[in-house]
Amino acid sequence: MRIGELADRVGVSTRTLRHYESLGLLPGRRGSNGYRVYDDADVRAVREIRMLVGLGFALEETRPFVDCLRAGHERAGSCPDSLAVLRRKIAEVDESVDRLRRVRAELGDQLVEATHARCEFSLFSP
Amino acid sequence: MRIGELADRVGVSTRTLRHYESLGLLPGRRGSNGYRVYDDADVRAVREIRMLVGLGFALEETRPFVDCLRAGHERAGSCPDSLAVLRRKIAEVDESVDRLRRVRAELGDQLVEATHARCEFSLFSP
DNA sequence: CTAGACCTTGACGCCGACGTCAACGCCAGC
DNA sequence: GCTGGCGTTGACGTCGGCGTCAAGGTCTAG
Repeated sequence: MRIGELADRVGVSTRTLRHYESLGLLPGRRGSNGYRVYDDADVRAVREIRMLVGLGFALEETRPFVDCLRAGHERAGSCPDSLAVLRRKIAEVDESVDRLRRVRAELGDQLVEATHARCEFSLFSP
Repeated sequence: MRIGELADRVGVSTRTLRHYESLGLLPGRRGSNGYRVYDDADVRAVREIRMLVGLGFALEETRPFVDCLRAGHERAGSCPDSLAVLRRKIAEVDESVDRLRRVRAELGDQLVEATHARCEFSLFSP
């Protein structure tokens, strides 16, 4: 299949696919006319990338997963490098959640204080 | 005071302060020599900005708070526009936390599945 | 008088993940 | 043969929040 069909099948732009190729995430196979040629393995690779990106992975972080697939493994996350990235990402997400919860608490306090300020203001300056 | 002293007092670079001025967050008052001149109100404004940025606000989102201070209010969050941004930000953070918790769960599943895949692999291909 | 520590404006660089445009090649159907 | 719809490369634009020069002006201490 050519680039337009792959793009349609996974729901991304052709520009995106060319970008992935420029990063080495997709192969640069060409037909006799110079057009890029893709197969079902590439569809899987791009779906894997999009899934991971949707979970907050940077493109570079998806590389071990793509490589794992390309090495013939059934599951992209089953290779050591993928597992390492996966664990690191989980730790990052845990940290982000903790931080955001603290931020949330802080913002809640700010809102309460600001609201109090407005009440007092309205009491003394009606 | 001049820009260097303000920068030192709040712990940011002079470039940052000029950037804030270019956004209209800081005034462009000048002395007779063309140097920027700041006072204690500006120190407060920049501290407010940095606090909010530290909580995840974009610079544009700090504008209502800065304006509120400049309007003479004691608390930067006590003006209607500030309160609106504050509430919106709280909603955003709540959404982010929810989303990240789902992502966290999804990543945990992925890790479990990938680990299983490795175990089976090691069982059948020692 | 001069060094050097401050200040000024202007402009380009960076990061990530592409969007968008230009200018062209290839191929099918009419 | 010509139009239209695919494909190609190259390169610049976007967004945010500044960093980092470069080329100068200003002020103060020695």
